[in-house]
Amino acid sequence: MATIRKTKSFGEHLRHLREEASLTLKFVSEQISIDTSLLAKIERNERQPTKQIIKQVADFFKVDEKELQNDFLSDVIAYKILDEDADLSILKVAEEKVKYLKTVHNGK
Amino acid sequence: MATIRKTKSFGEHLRHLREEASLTLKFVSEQISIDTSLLAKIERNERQPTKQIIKQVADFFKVDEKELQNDFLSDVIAYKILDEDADLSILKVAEEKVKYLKTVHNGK
DNA sequence: GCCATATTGGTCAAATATTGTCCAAAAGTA
DNA sequence: TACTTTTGGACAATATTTGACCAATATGGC
Repeated sequence: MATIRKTKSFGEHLRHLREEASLTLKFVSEQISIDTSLLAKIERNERQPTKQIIKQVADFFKVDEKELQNDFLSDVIAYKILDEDADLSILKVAEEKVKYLKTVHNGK
Repeated sequence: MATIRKTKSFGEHLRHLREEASLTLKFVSEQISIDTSLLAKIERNERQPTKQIIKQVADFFKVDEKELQNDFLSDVIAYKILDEDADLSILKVAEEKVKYLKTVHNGK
């Protein structure tokens, strides 16, 4: 069977976008005015992008900003679970909690 | 139908344990040697408990430590999603990523 | 190999966030 | 009122994260 891998890490996703366009770290980092080595680290998941950077990247590559943000957020969650060596069932619990918290202090 | 609410927040859970036992914040906080106001804040989800504190609380109330930790972790995740106003579907993506990351750099 | 360019990696000060303590204010109880 | 419990604010101490800088290491032509 073919391996479907929509689930790249945020950094891998970024790198993919960049390589797809055949651009160098230097070029892209200059376009979005951040340090080259910072962008490299973000691609390697060694630094977390700020919202600002996510926006700039999204604009530059013309991809949906919200989607990129979500991609990053799911990364954060995934790494947290790996870090804590927690069970995947936690995600289900978290889901319940979100629903619960949304109804309790509605919006807020 | 009866409302099942296993999904209290971590703090609410803690408070529940304490009130169930009819103990005051002062008493419990002294037993586990942390500041009363800190414990109060943890119960109100205004401060995050350290692993250390989670352990002490678990010991004190004789509940499973790992379970309490998981309870807290799912809280962290839930609040993050609420904060970012992200879609619940992110959790599914995060799940995929965990599985993916586990196979990629196995263990690490 | 040599040169140019691309990427990685380490260090570090600055910025930012979080913690726990102290104490006062408010709420609850008799 | 007097006493106990809980809440809330302020703040120093601590911890974490960021971004910048620069050196080291790849990579790719030629």
